[in-house]
Amino acid sequence: MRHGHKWGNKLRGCGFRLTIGREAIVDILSHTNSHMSAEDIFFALHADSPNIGLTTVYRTLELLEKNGIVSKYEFGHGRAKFELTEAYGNKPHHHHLICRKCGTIIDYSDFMEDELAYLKKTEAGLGKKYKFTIHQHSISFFGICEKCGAS
Amino acid sequence: MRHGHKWGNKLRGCGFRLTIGREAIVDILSHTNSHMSAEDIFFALHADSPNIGLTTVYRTLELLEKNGIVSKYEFGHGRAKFELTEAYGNKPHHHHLICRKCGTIIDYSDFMEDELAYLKKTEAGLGKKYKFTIHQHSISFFGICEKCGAS
DNA sequence: ATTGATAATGAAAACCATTTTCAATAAGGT
DNA sequence: ACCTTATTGAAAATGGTTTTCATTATCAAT
Ligand SMILES: [Mn+2]
Ligand SMILES: [Mn+2]
Ligand SMILES: [Zn+2]
Ligand SMILES: [Zn+2]
Repeated sequence: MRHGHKWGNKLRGCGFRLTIGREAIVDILSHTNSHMSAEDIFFALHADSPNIGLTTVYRTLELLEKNGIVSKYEFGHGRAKFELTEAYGNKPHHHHLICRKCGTIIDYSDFMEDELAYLKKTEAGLGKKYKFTIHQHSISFFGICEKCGAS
Repeated sequence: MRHGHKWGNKLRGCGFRLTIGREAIVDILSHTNSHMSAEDIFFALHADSPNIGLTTVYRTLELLEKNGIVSKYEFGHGRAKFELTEAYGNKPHHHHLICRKCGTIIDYSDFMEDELAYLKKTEAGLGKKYKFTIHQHSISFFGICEKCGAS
């Protein structure tokens, strides 16, 4: 449907327009469970919307990120990866395991209770000591995935 | 001194040669307490070693990283930053607070006991559940530093 | 010390993800 | 439908990093 999307309302509320391209891009993101690069999205888009340029994909992702609709990750394999945020997608709060060999990214939501306890204490302490206003945290583990074999 | 460096022995042991450039670069890194980009190092180098090219800086940093002598960080401000690792530098295990406005990076080593406890449990659990061999972790907090003012 | 195999280097060019430019187009309030 | 202006696509520019390649330096063997 053209109206009624939470993300659409958010953009509208900020004075941005709801365009075909933006809808198509959010649609791609909300129907995948992988982390896509701008180019990934551009190609996925080409099947149904061959007229949307890569430039628009980049611009849209930037807009969506600035409005808290997508998260941008730079895991170090050259290109940035994107996924809908918890608030606008369906994936719960999670972090990542990144394979150094094949680049596979595994989402995990385990031990979140422990994380919460640890973060709550740490963020409070750091914020106070360094007079730093923490907006978000990033926790990632790097190593070798099952398929690539341990070593 | 030309010989006797731990990092030099490490490289030697792996069949690499000890060159003027590599020494100068490690020297820069071991005499700073900030996180330097390849270009930062290149310019810092130019005072005493104006004949070392930026290409060599990049190549050396890659070599040092692959041998566990420096850590490479991509905090998302365009250029990668480097610092000596705990094993080869003098900075203890730490993580970072990154200001979204000015890019300032604050090292912190607080609450490491809590972190250790949290990580030990989490890494063990994740490794087992996802058959993933964890080599390293990354924990970072993003927000606004004192100078840039909270908002 | 000299030699020789080859690892390392600098300069310039290539690379490549992302950004900028700019004229054309489309969104949406009227 | 109309008008204002946000948005778009294509092409060019950007900028950090990598590659190429001919020259130089390291270091083990002599
Ligand atoms: Mn994810
Ligand atoms: Mn640091
Ligand atoms: Zn893998
Ligand atoms: Zn700041």
